[in-house]
Amino acid sequence: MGNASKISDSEWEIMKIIWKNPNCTAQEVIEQLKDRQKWKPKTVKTLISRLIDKNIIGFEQFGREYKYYSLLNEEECRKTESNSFLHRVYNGSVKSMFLNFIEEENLSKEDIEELKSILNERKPKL
Amino acid sequence: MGNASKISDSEWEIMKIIWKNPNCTAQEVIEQLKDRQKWKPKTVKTLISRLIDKNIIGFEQFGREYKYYSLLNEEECRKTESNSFLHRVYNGSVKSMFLNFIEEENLSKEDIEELKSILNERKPKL
DNA sequence: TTACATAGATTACATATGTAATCTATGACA
DNA sequence: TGTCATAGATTACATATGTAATCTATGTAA
Repeated sequence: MGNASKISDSEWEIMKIIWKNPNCTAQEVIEQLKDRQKWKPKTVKTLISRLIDKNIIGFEQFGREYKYYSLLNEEECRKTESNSFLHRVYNGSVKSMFLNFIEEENLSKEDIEELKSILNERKPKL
Repeated sequence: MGNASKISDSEWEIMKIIWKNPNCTAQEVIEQLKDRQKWKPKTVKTLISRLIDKNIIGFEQFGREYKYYSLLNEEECRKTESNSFLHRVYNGSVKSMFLNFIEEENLSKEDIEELKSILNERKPKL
């Protein structure tokens, strides 16, 4: 914690697998990624190594394999990344960012209703 | 157009100035950034050069100064960046991304009302 | 027991990015 | 008209990132 290493685009792909499958092996990560990415197994291993160097994941050894787990909470990483994005692209204006997404993205009728109800329950910060 | 060069974090800072002040000089960019960034003037010039190399901005010469203007629409760049972010961090789920922001960010009562009315007018894609 | 497949460690290498400094030409001032 | 400040061009250099291949040790199958 307190460690502010940046997670790169490729590393995010790895992290999503590890968050979803805590204590998975490199093989499992490679397997999970097979359909989403064109990476060679060696590439995945490199990315895993870098995440270890950055203290973003840790591992426990079983025989000659490692089982990897995240040292950082997924929600926290999302928040950090979201804030960075918000300020970089929208100067920190959640409203204009939302506007953009609401206009552009595919939202089902149900999604829209749900978002409205979330907004209804949301207490404004004073 | 069609050019998919990535705009880096630092370059975004420059672009925001140029979008807001079309046909500005390097000096003006430097001036505008003075309070937001600790960059030396030379650094700003380097970033401007890179944006030219990437075909993201163009310029017209006046005497021995250039006046810079964006070749890409701000909205388009925001959309591109937003989509990349959305998929990288939220697996493409606008809803869960919104949830995160609604819970975390400072939204005034007025902001919330406005967002609700935007959602009300938004027609769902079928 | 020995060879081999495989795990992780180390090395590789090009491009991107952050952050400037130096070089070169020229418009403006003395 | 010569000098100099300054504009953009070029060069610099460390770290990050994408994308792997090679090295080294070892569990397992024959």
